[in-house]
Order: sequence, then structure tokens, then C-alpha cells
Amino acid sequence: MDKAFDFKTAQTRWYAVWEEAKVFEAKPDSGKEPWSIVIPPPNITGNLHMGHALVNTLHDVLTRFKRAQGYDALWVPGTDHAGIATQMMVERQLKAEGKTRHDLSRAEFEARLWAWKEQNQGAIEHQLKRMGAGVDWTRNRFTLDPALNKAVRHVFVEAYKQGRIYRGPRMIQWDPALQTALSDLEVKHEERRGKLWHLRYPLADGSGDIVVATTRPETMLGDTAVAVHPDDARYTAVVGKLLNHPITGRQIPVVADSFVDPEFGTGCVKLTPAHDANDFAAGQRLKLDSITVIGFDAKMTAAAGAYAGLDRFECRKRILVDLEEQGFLVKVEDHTNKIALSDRSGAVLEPLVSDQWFMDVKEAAAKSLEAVRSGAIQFTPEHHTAVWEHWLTNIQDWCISRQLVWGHRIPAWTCGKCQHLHVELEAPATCCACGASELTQDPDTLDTWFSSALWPFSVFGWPEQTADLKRYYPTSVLITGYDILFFWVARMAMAGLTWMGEVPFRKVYFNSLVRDASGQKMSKTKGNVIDPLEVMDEYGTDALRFSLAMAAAPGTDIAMSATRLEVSRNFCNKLWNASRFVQMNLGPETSLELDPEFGEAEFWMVGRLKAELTAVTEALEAFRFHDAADRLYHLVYDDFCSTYIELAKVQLQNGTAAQKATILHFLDLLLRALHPFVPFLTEEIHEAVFEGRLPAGESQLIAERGWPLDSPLLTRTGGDPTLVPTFQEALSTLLRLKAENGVDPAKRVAALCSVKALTPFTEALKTIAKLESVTFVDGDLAPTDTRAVAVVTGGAVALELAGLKDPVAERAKLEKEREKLEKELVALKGRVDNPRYLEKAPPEEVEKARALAAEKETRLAQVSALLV
RNA sequence: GGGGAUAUAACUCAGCGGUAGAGUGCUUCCUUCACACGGAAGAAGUCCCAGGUUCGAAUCCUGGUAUCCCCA
Repeated sequence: MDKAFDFKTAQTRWYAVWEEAKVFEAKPDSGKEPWSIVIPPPNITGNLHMGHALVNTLHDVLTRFKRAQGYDALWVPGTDHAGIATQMMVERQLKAEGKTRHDLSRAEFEARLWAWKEQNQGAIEHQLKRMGAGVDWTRNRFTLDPALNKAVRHVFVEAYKQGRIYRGPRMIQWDPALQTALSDLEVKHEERRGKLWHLRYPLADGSGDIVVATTRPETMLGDTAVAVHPDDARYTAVVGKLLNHPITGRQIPVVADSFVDPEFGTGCVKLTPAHDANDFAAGQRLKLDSITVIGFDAKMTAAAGAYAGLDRFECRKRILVDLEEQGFLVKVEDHTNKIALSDRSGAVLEPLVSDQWFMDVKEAAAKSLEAVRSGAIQFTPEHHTAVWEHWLTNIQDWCISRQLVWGHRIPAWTCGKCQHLHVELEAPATCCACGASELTQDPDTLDTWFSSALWPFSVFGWPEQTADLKRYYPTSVLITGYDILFFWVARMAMAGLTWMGEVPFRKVYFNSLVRDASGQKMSKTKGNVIDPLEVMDEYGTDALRFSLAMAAAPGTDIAMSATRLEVSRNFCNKLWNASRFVQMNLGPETSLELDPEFGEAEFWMVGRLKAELTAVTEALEAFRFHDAADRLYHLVYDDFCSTYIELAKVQLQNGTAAQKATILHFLDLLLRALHPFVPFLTEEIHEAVFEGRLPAGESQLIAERGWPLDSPLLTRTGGDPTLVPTFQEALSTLLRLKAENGVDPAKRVAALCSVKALTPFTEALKTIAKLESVTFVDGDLAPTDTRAVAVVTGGAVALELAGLKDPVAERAKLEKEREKLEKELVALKGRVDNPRYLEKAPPEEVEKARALAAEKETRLAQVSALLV
């Protein structure tokens, strides 16, 4: 084995081997219990970013863990067609050629989109392989696959028949840049400094005028009323009167409606039902006319009269000039208002009335609420249930149609002759109402999330009742970012409960956001993006994965940094070198088939392994990835490398094959537990160390081996579990005495020890602490002029330091320890002597406190004795 | 306007009712035969503030303060 772990070689070798061995393929006929998870399908437009790296690491850790535990583990991969994003990419490409999509026919444009998909889909898939993602590629899906399209059409047609999907003119958020409607979720609100203009509207009867306040004067061309609050005494007299519109001269009424906020502006608002969601609703209630003055191109329509053809913002400027000239502009105030922007294009959205398809999701939302309330779906971290409650109880109908080409085309056809609407799975040949054959399909496609919502069952072939569907639905777990709780998780829950009659997943783990080293959100504009592909080249894929797992504490965002990555890279190298050391010293005859031989160190080590592997297993079951990774980190570093290997060095170098086999067994357990986190590293070590040493019938690939907690080795007990910790204490105390007294660490001095139980560790103490000798003494160790003494559990240790001892420093140290012990004892005594404590605290707690107090007291006595 | 989260060592964060923890950084030291991507020793914290519950609170409750996120 090389002196350092060469991650570049390891991480390019093994994926193909695993694929070849079909390690990741589901085994429906294995008789094993199924365990399944579906990937949050990455966009085909995307490249692997830190978010993907995290979510896929966690998926892979869990899937490999479950497979090792003996489940038929299935991780379904796939990609998402990403309607808007993909279309934007291809339109950009066309623009470079000096064309727009309107220069192409729909079929030609679609062909370009598919070509782009074919060219780019491979990128993200390749990047997933680089991460080591153990997905079942034989079940790879794409949201526009014919089978998945069938699922979409099926849902659409059924929901339409049930009245859950309908089409109608509604006020929607229109993106003038992308030329499509958006759902509420695709809108982001931003605060911007604007103005509040106070405009005078004269009463038609000449009895005066009223002043309205508006943030969007250009929409006044579409005013059909002015509204006040019915209880607003200032305006009671004018309700019902007519006004002369300052620009159009049209007469419009003053109406009363309680939606008006009397505190805002003048308490008077103009109503423009065609261009504001509140006004639209008021217009419906009050049966007002609606005049559309801004078109889908964000320019003023013919209805805007003299302003027709102007851009909406240009129109605003012009209209304000005109209002001022004619004396209708009363006042201008600074005003901060929230404006609606397109999450995709960034364009200022225009609320417009438009004919769109909607889905009524009230019933499905109620079912989803119930699923979480009843525990049928469990969230980690739990607090997301509050967000779930809040959103689903206030849910609005979902605008599902998009004016895009790339996506699932709406299966609706209109008869050119009688206008009859057909919603069918397949294109009807003739109109069922009039028999005509001139049917045109709705040009629009569905919101991308419409198909994503069906993902947990469409990937298994639904609506066909496939074997996979029966076996792997509902999936076991969903792991995804909390930022798509509404977009995706809620919609999957609704779809699953509606169409499958069962939750799509039993547990949801919301992973955190990965931020930069200082906790800032990564963004291209800030230039603080950490690219996982570069990280894999620089630190290794295993280091990246381990860093992410270490930091994945539920509910806390991850600050990713070079330091973190270095820690993981160093850890990988440490494990590599410990393995290398073991490997170097194994004779050819050492194998896992030999019966391991146990001594004190082995009993202690197996106890540590048992405790930690149990805790790691529990942590993984509870999605405490950070806890699992952290325990393994310390198990390797502190217990295995720093303590056990040091103790076992003699056996490793000069011991019997059986003694060496014991060490080999421990390494085997560690590697198997670490494999889900660092698959390339462990596979590489497994090959280098265990080739020819595995029991017959055991897989040569660690990816196929079992979870170590089941190992019979872990049931071995015996020895005194306190010995090794006491040895560690004695060792570090002796080293401390050396350091404090300025002794060269390499200088061999004589040591004394009053803890007789440590006799078996004499050689270890001598070797590791570089001592000339270790003499065990009866009774107490008293300090002398040449002897530095320190207290340890069960006794004391000392160094003979003729001419080297620094009595002042040593005394100061002891005094400090005494002070600390006294302070601790006061606190402990205060507790143990308190009758209320004795009465109320649990007995085992009292016992623990008493034992601790006794121990401290002994130690204090020993320290004090040394100070006399 | 509504909802959620976070405040612990210089930094990034665990712990979340019973003696304050990790990694990094810092100080001092070690070219020791697996590893300097290493080893040893050490210093370092009114656990945001104020109340309350409790025998006992960094941990639970209430109210502040600060920061972040989401929804309208």
C-alpha cells in the first residue's frame, strides 16, 4: 500500500466495478424485505452543486446502510425535464443563432429541445456516479418518458372528470419576459422603494372631489370604480356618486367594500379589476366592468387610448406628467412596496386575467394534513410540520397550465366547429358533439411540478399495476431540501394520497442548506460558490461525502469550508495508514477465518466497537448522520489508532497469526461501518488488506458485505473494562509530567506507579512514554526532591527526575487541581447533603452522585497529601 | 402582517434536565521504525439578557434583544 491514500485512483476505479457486479440493482426476487427511496430528480439543465452533493450523499449513506442490513434496497434515479429552465437554455441557444423560437414551428422547436436534452442529461448522471451514488440505473427515469407521460395524462383526465381540474378566466401572475402564467409558488416578493401618488378624482356633480392613493398610476386607465371602506365616516356622503375619471373622462362610481384599508393612503382606492388581484375579487363581488389596458406583452392595449402601445413603465411616466399638467396630482409620497417578481426571469410580474387550467387541491390538502397529524408521514426535523400546517390550511387552487412548449402537453382538444372541449387520454378523431374532425389540442403544457408530484409512483410504472409498484410503493424515506417543501413534498403527498390512496413515503428528512465558510448563502454573484466537482478533485470524493455527513445535523445549515474538507481528507488518510500498518504486519496465513485471540486490550476494544456501532446504527435510523459520522471518526482516531493499535503493536509485529487475526477483525468491522460514508476509500482498503483473507463465500466487495453490528465477535465479553482507560490516564499523566518538567520527550527516565492493576501494561507504558523503567510500588507515592508525582484514578504515578524537577511548577499544578476538586466537591456535597434532593431525585442518580463525591474525595486526599 | 429557526471556547458547530464538548485555530514541544494529510502536552467559555418551573436549568416555560429563512 502507498504511503498516502490516492483518492484519485480509488474514486475512478470502483463505480464501474460496482455496476458490473450489479451491486445497486434491486433484487425483487431475493426474498428480502424491500426498502426504497426515490431521488429528487435533478434538472437536466443542472450541474452538480453542493445541494445535490449533500442530498445524494445522505441518500447513498442510507441506501448502502440498509442494503448492508439485509434489505432489498432500491434507490431510483432520474431527471426532471424542468420546463422553464430548459426552454430558457434552448432559447438562449437560438438567440445566439439570431433566431427566436417563433422562427421555428412547434415541432422544430420541440426537436431542438429533445436534442438539447439528449446532449445534456448525461452530465448530471455522470456527476452522480462520481459522487459514488449507488442508484439502480436499470430503473432510471425521466419525467417526460412515455410511461410517465401516461401517468400525467391519466391524472389530468381523471381529475377533470371529477371536477378537480377546470379551466377558466382567473387572475394569474403573468411573466411578460417568459410569456407564461406562473403558479403562486413561482413568484417572489421583493421590497422596493417606490412612490405613493395621490390623485384627485372630481365628482361628476361638481360638488367637489376625492383623492385616491395609488402605487401604479398607469393602471388607472382601466379604473371602473373608486372604493372606500363602508364604515369610513369621511366618505359616507360620496358613496354611490359618480366621478369623472381625470384621464379618460369616463364616469365611474364610488363604491363601498370592506377590503379597503381606511388607514392606507387617503382611505380611497381606485379599482382596476383587470390588473390587480384584490380589485379583481372586488370587481366580482360588486359586478364591476373590467377593462384590460395592459397586454401580455406588458404594453398598453388599444383600450389605453392615447397611451396605447407604450410600455407599462413608460406609460406611468407619461401619465404622471399629464396628471400634473392638468392639476390632478395632489401629492407624491415615498413608499416602500412589495412587488411581485418572476422567480425564474426576474421580470416584474403583471397580474392579468387569463384563461388557464387550475387544480382544486382542497381535499388532497386535507388528506395531507391528516397524514402528518396522524404520523403516517413523519418529518425530521419535526418543526417543519408547523410550516406544513400553515401552508396546507391556507392553500389556493393551483394554476397548472404554462404557455411553454417543453413539458407535458395538456390532453384537451377543442372542436373548431362547435367549440366543444374534449379532455381525453388520446386525441379524439372526431368531435363527440358535432362529429366534426377539426380538433385542435390545447397548445399549453403543464407546470413541471405536476409531473414531479407523481414521481414516487410514476417511476414504478403507474397507472399500470406493476410488480415494482406493489413492492416498492410507498417508499421508505424521502430526503430533500426544505426549500421545496411546498413545491414538491406537499404535492407528492397530495398526489400519492389521491391516486394511490396511500402516503408516498413514511418519513421525510429535510436536509439543510449548504453555505460558505462564513455561513453566507452561496451565489454566483457573490462569487462564494464551492463547486463539488472541484472539491472531489482537490480533497477526494470520500472527503467531500464525509464532510457533508459530519455537518448534517438536522435543522442546522452547513457552513462548508476548506478546513472541514481538510479534516475529512486527513481522516481518510488516517484510516488508510492504520490499515496500511495492519496490512504490513500480517503474515500470509492471517485471515478472518482464524479464531481471534483476546486479551485485556481486545476486550476493551470490542466493548468500544459494540457501544459505538450500536449508537451509529441508532443514529442512522434516526437520520442523525452527523452523530453517526462523528462517532465513527472518534472510534477510528482515538480508540482504534491512538489506543488499540498502540497497545497491540507488539502482537501485530511479533504475535501469532490468531493475534493478528483479531486486529484484522476489528479493522474489518470498522471498514464495514464506514463504507456507507466513504465507499471508495473502504473499497480500496478492503481490496488491499482483505484479498485472500476473507471467509469462504464472502463477497470480495465491501459494498456487498453486511452491517458489522451483527458480527458474532461483538458478543464476546470479559476482562476489566476500566483497565485501558486507567492506562490511558496514567500514560498521559506521565507524558504531562515530562512536558511540565521540561524533560525531552525522548529522554528515558525511570517511572513509578502505585496502581498495581496496570502491571500488564508495563511494556506499553515504557514504549509509548519512552521510559527507562516502570516500577510498581505498594502503598502511597510520596513526593521527594527528585520525584515528580501526580494523582491518577486508583493511585499515583511518578517520574524520577534527579536534577530536572521544577518544584514550583509542579506545586502550582497540584494546587490548581486541589482548587478544582474542592470546588467540585462543594457542589456535589451541596447536592448529596440536600434532603430535598435525596427525596426527589431518582435513586440511581443519587447513587451516581455519591460515588462521584467519594471518588473526588479520595482524589482530593491524595492531591492534598502530595502538597504537605 | 403571519409563520419558523438560531444565539455555547477566537472560528464552525455538537450536546438539550444531573461534574461544560468536538474539529479547526492558538501556545509549547517532537525529523519516535503506519501516517507531518502525523504525534504529545497546554491555554481558552457570566452556554445572549431578565424572570419563572424544579432538589437541580446551558438544557423546560414566559418575556426581551440580535441574526437568518419562509409565506402573504
